[in-house]
Amino acid sequence: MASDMSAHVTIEDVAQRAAVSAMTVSRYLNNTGPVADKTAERIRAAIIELNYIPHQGARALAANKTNTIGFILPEMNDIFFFQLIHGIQQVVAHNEFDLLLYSTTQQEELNVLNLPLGRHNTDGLIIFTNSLNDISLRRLHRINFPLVLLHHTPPEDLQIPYVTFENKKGAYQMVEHLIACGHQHIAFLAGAPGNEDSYWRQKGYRQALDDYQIPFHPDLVAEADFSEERASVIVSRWLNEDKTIDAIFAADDVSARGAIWAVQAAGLRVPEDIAVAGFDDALLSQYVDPPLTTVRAPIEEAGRAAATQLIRLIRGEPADPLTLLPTELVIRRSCGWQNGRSS
Amino acid sequence: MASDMSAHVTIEDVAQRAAVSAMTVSRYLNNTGPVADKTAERIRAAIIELNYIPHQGARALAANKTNTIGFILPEMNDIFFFQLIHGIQQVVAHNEFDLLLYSTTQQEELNVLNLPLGRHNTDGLIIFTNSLNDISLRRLHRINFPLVLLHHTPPEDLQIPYVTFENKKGAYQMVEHLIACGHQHIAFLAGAPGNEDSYWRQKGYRQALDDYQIPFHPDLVAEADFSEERASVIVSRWLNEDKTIDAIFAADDVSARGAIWAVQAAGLRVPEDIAVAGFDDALLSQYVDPPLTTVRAPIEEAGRAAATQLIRLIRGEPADPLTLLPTELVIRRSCGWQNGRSS
DNA sequence: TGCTATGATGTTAGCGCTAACTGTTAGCGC
DNA sequence: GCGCTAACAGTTAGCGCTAACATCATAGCA
Repeated sequence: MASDMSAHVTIEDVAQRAAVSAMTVSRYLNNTGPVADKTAERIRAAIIELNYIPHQGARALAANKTNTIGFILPEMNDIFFFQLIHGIQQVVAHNEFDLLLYSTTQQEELNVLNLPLGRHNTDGLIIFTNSLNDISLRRLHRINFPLVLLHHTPPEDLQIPYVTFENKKGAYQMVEHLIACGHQHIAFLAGAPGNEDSYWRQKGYRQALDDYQIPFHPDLVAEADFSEERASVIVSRWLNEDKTIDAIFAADDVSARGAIWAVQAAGLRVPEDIAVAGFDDALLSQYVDPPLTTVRAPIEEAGRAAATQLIRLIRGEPADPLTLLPTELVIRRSCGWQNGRSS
Repeated sequence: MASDMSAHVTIEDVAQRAAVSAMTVSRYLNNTGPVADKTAERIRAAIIELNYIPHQGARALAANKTNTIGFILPEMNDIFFFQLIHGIQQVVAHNEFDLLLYSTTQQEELNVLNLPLGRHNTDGLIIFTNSLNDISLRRLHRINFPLVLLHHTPPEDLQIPYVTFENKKGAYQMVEHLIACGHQHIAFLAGAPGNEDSYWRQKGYRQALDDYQIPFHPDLVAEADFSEERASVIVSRWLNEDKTIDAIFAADDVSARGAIWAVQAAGLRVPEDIAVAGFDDALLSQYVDPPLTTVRAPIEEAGRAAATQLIRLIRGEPADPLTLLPTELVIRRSCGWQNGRSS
């Protein structure tokens, strides 16, 4: 259709121009053998003059590696994933890898059979939580394919590095803080049953109650499923039932927002009547009214960590079986903190 | 290190198992020639049994196409890009392409020479605004490489499809609305000089003023550069100078937020004393206080449109030179709208 | 009966690159 | 000088796949 000249500059063209063999150019490019300074200089010049870019496909074929890593995630419906991708991308680019994304647009369960990412086009995979089923995971692991899990503990018998937050500790600290604010009747809004993050956050909540000898009331725990709406429904119900509650700790910021709405809708004030705290420090959380006290989870850092571990794995270097990223208490207004006293 | 058997299932293995030649398998896979039903059935079975996945690199090499498209963007420092990627990903996956991301992590100017995306590993490129310089653009265009621009008008002499919003119309409607609210002294906070979005939004602003015969005051226009801080500095200055302003139209939501802060910091009320409106309907905008009246730009849709056009181009089908996506007025509280009257 | 059109398959070659090997030369100690 | 090593460069083969051509039935038709 149009002139495609200059399109296909190959290593052979570069070699001719630099008056060497293709192999020497390859050696220069991949730093895979000695090349004399003078020769290297000629090659460098030829590459620039011809505007040569190596063909990744051919490289992948010949060297049996792709210099690409894949990231499998569920539908990208939350900024969370964006921050994750951002982190991954930083490390990936820095190590001169490419990043291939795969998100399950539908509800379709991904398995290795229809998985478009694998040894054929990536050197390794970062897998988010439940985006890949167990069987597929095992199959990939069995063929020794580099894998890193994000927010997902691997099956006990598989040694797959994983990256997650200090959920339990973060939750513990938050509840500790709520107690320090003077709150005693602290409710907990959990995530979905299978969600690991929520599981550990709840553990932290329980532990803190125990350590401070505050009785645990099972009816002050409910599944809000990380949903604004479900959270507000639950909290409204609690308030209707006249439960004694002076603080609500939500397992994530979204449900915390739902809780705030429900409290305010009932004509009560946050934090004066009921304090609310969340988890994640989502982007919106500082803008809600009142600004949300929460636990900051270093999402971008998680992406970076996962990519770092994966690249180590790909290079045959040892990787950390578990990367536990520290969280940080972010005190804003919604918890009622005022110089050591609850308002 | 581990058993890599089952790792390298090739088309040849499938062919043997199905008792046909590799070529027939290839034909079956790519639908590139007739295959008898019985044979197809055997091949299908063999593929499943062996868990065969085609090697993209080899495909790319042999067929001279990669089934991958690239997206070049500046540093991913805004949710905006996330929404864009989300949209692109949808279309890409639906058409069985892969998506390769490249973001300039540093301030480095990207050009074709150090561009890691090109004919060697993508079939086409979506290029965001100024992430690639003119020379590189021309070079790629010259070799007839499929390109689509996002939020960037191509140089006049190049026929490159581009996708953008109805910026002028959206801005026009917003100013029209502010006028309907009863505002007459409407200031405008522009973006950076080179920014096309801002340019057209300002055009719309001017046009609306003209059409409604409201005098234009050049001193009510300033460059806030899509920055919260710059916007608030500018607005504070205006207020100090006792300018007559009853509404501020910001070229984006971020600077609108800066404007709100500045107005409130001066002890004035939004919208009672000064109305504020933005552009984009960023995710945060409904949560600011007061909720921001703005123009919604269909970002995800822009991603989808760009990907759609690019894939058409790759397939040799005709693409639309320009895709102009409609915007939508989002009326919230910050503009002071109350049943046709300003509050 | 012969001849073409068509459907279904196989064969050959090569995409661009690198692993693994094979030289060739220069430098070194003895 | 000899043998040895290390630095440097080239040759060969093949990664897994598909384009292009070749083959061979069988059906259709004059």
